[in-house]
Amino acid sequence: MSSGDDDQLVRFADMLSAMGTEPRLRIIRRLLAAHPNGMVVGEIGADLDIAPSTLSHHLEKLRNEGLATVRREGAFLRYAANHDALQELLAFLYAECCTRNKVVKPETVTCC
Amino acid sequence: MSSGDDDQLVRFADMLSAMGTEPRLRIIRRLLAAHPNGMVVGEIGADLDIAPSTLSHHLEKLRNEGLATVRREGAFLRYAANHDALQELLAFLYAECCTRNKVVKPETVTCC
DNA sequence: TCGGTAATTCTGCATATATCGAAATAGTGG
DNA sequence: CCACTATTTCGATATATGCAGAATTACCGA
Repeated sequence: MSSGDDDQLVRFADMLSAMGTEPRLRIIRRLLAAHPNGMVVGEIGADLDIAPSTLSHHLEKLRNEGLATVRREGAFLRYAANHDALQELLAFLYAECCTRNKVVKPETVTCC
Repeated sequence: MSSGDDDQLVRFADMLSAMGTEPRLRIIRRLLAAHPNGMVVGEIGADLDIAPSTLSHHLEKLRNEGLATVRREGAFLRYAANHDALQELLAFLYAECCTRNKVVKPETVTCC
């Protein structure tokens, strides 16, 4: 169980790292704003002015860390923010940050 | 104001990045568990088994991004998690993640 | 099947980060 | 002032990341 906790911690660290870059945080924010419809890659790129290959790498990272999901829509790929992953991450942060201080119970965090 | 928003976003990205590494997330978690007393550097290092110079770099990063504070205590340096910064970050994430979906109001986030 | 558009993968480069031993600095107690 | 401990800074290396032009693959409509 200790190693399970470790795995979780590493996973959350990876998620935080994936969000910890200006372009990617901007992408996530944009996807959240467009939720639940999501956005097509070209639309994101045009909106945030990111070169296609660069954008592709960023989206790949977000996908890999489970922060975004894709589905093909004909010639387009539509990306959406992943709900569940974000909720897990926020719940983790709240648990670590709040439960131990007994300020707010994580149960009140029913979000996303 | 748009550039102010940008600055904020960049700042949050930096904070997320600072947490987005296994050793540092572990450090933060440890500091939160020890809150509000904080911990002395050597104590953290012994606890998490991190080489002094490596640890020093990680702590510097956490300090720089405002996630941790230090104060000298004789020969020791005592680090503590920074409350306000973490709360700001969580509030930001909740705002982005929740307000736009109108699932939970960020006002309910009165944590840390 | 062909031409056009969408998106990714390949390639290369520049920069940033993680790591840690060794040396330097800050502080304490005798 | 000196020996001792705590922590940081220095130096060096390995690895990861960000970026973007060019080539490639995937899909659509005709």
